[in-house]
Amino acid sequence: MPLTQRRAGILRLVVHEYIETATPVGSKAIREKYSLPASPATIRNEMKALEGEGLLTHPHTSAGRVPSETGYRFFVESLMGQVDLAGEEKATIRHQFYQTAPELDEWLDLAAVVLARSLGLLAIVAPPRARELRVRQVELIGLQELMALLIVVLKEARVLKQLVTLPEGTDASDLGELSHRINQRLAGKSRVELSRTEPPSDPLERVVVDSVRRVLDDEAARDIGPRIEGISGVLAQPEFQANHEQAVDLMALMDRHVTDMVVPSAALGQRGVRVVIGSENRAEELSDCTVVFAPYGAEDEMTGFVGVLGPTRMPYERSVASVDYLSTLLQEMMERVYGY
Amino acid sequence: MPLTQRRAGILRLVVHEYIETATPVGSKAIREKYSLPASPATIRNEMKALEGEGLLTHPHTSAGRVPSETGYRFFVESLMGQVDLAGEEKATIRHQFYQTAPELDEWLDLAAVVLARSLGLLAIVAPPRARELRVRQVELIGLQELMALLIVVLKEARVLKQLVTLPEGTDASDLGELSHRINQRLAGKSRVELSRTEPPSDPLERVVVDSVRRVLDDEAARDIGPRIEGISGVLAQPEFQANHEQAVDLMALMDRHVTDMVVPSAALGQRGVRVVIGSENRAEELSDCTVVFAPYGAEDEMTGFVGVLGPTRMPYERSVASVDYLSTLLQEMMERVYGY
DNA sequence: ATTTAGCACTCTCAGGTGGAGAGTGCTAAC
DNA sequence: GTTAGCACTCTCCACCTGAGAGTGCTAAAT
Repeated sequence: MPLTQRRAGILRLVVHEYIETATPVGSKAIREKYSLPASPATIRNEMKALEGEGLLTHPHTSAGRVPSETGYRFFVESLMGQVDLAGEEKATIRHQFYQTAPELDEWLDLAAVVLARSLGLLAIVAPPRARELRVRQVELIGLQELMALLIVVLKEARVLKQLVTLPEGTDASDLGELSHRINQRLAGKSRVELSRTEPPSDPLERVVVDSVRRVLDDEAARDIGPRIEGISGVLAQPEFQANHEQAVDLMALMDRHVTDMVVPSAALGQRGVRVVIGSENRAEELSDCTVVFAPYGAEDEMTGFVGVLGPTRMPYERSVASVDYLSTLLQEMMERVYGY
Repeated sequence: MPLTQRRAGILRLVVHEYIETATPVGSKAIREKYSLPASPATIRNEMKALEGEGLLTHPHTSAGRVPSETGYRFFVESLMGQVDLAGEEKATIRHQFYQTAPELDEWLDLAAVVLARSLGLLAIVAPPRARELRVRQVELIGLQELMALLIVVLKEARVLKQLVTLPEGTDASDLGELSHRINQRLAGKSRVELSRTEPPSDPLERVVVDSVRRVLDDEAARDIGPRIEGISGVLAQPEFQANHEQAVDLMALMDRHVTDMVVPSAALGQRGVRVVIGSENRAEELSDCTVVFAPYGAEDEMTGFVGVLGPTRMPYERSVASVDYLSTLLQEMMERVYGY
């Protein structure tokens, strides 16, 4: 049975109020603050009904109401207002992006900082992760006698590098020519293809090709840590002040670098903002937290995400709006510059 | 006046005991635990004398003694035992280093993780920062019609990259040749020299040279964030559990990315481990914390540091030993591979 | 002259008590 | 269906109290 208009309105007010004040909200307080056309008793009745529906909870007999997880969920799904940043705010953010060097790394940093600052929550920005790595160009640069720097430029516009120890007797002046030969052989190949081709007969070439293969494997296996920003912000949230242990647990989760427990990569398939509330989270440490995130990047090929994490009592509207805007902005920047 | 043997011994025990238990240490406890050949009363007298010297403090009339900042300082300076990791532990750590890809970035991550894990403190590992940047080689790689990826390999074995928009009418097949010309012109030049040479007449070359200059400037200006690991560890320390606000302040300091307030770059001039205790710290937020750090890298040319941060009540011996070992290890790895 | 035993004293900490205040649930009247 | 009234419940804070730990001092012992 759908909620009556009034009941839904009251739920919305309770959520709003609780998000703002972090204290259970009572019938009287809500009535006066929003000058509702009903007596406290009526509001109490409605609240009781909402509690019956499982949308509100009662910390104890004589406290105000607090939204339950289902309450938040309902709020996010049906009650939340238009989620969109003010045009002015958008402009400011965009401006900041255009002022940085046109580098993905810089954008990610900036996105994390912007989110953390404007929301006071923990911001998590994961770099796009390519499903497949394809070699665009290979370059060898002599460093010392038998040591060279191998540079592999990927089609995805990333640059990998690795030190290579060359076999005895290699002439450093050959490196340019060697690079050329290797390029002929590898350009355009993907990691998978590379692992299937048979090694070249020339021992020197073989060393280099092996290195290229290894650098690609390393890159594929590497767990590229997300940017994390705004730790002090979350820790200052009242729920973590009251419960230090929970704060420690949360940080321990971050220290473990298990991004997938926070934002499962499986969830990045579909576009748009997702909200994961409390015990919907995979990690037990997050059972009192909410994560809001959105993927960006080329679909299925090169996706990262931007997200925020905070207590379940978080500013849902602003969070969703900010995450939404930053994900589309990152997307746009990438398209503009890398041409995805 | 120098301390008597016995007095110094008692100070050492108090420091040890307090570091271990985090509770003020009393005369009786210390006597029994270490079976001292003196009665509690005597120990009390000695403690009182130590308090007179300013080496111990009294939280309140009827609590045990706690080392003062000067007490810790004295301990570090004169009382601390041989600081050296066990051979076995060293071997384990070294082994881990040899197992990673031979990449500076990987080593830094590993160093931070090792420190944080083994000490339960906040680990801070800053990448080496070159005083001057010298171009070794420049490479242009066409990405799209008028967009190329500029790769600048530094003599310091770092690789910088930047996207360059080429002027209308550039032929992509020229890029190789263009790279060659640019190389002739720039190879071996430092950032400062570069800014003094006059721009080439050819407009295309000029675009690229300008980009190289900009990428070097960006790199010089960029403050390369240090690795920070072990947040949950510090937060779990009793002093931060009791005082959540201090924890928030500390994290706010970290969020502000002001490495210089924690480890002043001026202090990296001299080799060896440094210990900065409590209010000796530059940042007010650290007035109850101690920072232990050591520089590594080529002197005066390419120095970074590895350090740990925790409450003033921290395991000084182990901290100094670990920081010492990891700094020399990083140094060694860099020398081996980059040939500094 | 140093060390020690004894003892009174001080201070914290944990647990318990008692309003004050906020908010509810119920009932009965509107 | 709504509201006023009221008893009831629960938290929070301030205060107290006793136990425990540790000191400082004094006077005796070495």
